[in-house]
Amino acid sequence: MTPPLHLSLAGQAVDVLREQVLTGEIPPGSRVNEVEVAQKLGISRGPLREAIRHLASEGLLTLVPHRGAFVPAADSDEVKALFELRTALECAAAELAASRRTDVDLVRLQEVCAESRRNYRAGQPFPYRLDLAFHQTLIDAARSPRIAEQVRLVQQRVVLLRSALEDDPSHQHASMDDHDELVKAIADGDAATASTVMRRHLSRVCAQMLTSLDH
Amino acid sequence: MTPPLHLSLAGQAVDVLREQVLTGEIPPGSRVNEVEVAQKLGISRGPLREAIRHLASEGLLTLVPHRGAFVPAADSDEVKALFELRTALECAAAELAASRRTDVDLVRLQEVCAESRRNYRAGQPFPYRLDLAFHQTLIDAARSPRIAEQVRLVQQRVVLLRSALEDDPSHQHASMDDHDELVKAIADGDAATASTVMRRHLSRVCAQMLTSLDH
DNA sequence: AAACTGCCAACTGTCGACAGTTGACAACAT
DNA sequence: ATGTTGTCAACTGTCGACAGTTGGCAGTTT
Repeated sequence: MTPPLHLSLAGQAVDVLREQVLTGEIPPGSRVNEVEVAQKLGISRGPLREAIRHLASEGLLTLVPHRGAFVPAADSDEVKALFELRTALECAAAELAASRRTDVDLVRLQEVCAESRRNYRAGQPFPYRLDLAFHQTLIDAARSPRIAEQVRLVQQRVVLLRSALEDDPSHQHASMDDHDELVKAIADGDAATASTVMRRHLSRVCAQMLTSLDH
Repeated sequence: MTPPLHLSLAGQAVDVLREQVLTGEIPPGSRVNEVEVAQKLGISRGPLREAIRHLASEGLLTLVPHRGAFVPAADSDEVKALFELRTALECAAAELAASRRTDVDLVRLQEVCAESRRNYRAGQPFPYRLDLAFHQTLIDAARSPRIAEQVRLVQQRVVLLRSALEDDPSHQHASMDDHDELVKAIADGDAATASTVMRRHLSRVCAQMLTSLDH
């Protein structure tokens, strides 16, 4: 389960920085000072620059010439644009999953849903971890490597914007229902329904992010 | 009309290298020697490495640890996977374009189609340039910046794989018909039809690339 | 001849230092 | 007080050099 174990310093720096950006340890809007971070990581500026450029290409940092790298702040228009991309990708993935899923894919999806229910009934909040796991399992079932790759990147960016997201119980419940419905459509091999449900699901999630963004 | 005019050497190197990779000046399968290319461009290895990493993130180069950067060779599975991604993105773009297009978007699309016809009647082959222009205009009409961004990257990768693509006249004609049909659906605001036509269009293009890949 | 071993050249990964640019602050003029 | 200009520190962009790794080749062994 250990993430690939990069040998190069640049690769390690990518992992560390990505973690720090996603967890908010480096807060949105803040600048990344090359010399400072390089010293903190115990490496030189060369590999660090490559790491920064890499994260920028993933959308986790924005580069400003002669100014440095910044963690992009959440923005209403950005959320909408990002969810349009996510919808395009995940709806396609849902369709493909409906026609390509194996039986073990199906079991995995049902297992994630079941664990979510268990967790919810135990009174604990629906952890984002399980939501991510569900979507991950679904795109794996779609068996389209390039689409999967892009979905992962987009979901990462969504996590980045998720900082200011309160956990609304009713929304959690709705999400779990959506997931169940999706699994059913995929089990039936009903691509059209899978796509429709996914679109509705993401539309709801997007709306919730937008409202919780307005405080 | 000058492309952004990068000030940094790394930015310039990206433009030059991208050009050389896409035109096949650096042929698929070949290695990119850092010191050699750096000298040829008159820059140091630092900026060049950043340029190489950038192109790798665009999928135009593949990185092998301690071995260097290679231009990826065309592969049947890769073509299929890439077109699944492209279909997901461009179908979504077609739907959005159908509901968001302005009148000037429509005029631009019709203009590109008309120029294609003119060119075709003049006996000249349907230039890929016009095909690209059509799809570019369409995604601009969709007004979804993040989707547009990804479509551009995917199309670039398609161009890279296009090296061994013979120009089949019947295919050219079919493509132009598809384009006309797409514009009509977008003009009518018919998102469903636009998506369907786009899917059929890309499916045909993909099939043609696959057959011309088998020699 | 085939397989193994040890060496070597070429190249990537990394570092520390220099040069050029930017934004901010202070001094000055109005 | 307000706007302008000059100066400066901090930081990014770039370079040349060193270290570690890789693949191949020659020499050796069976």
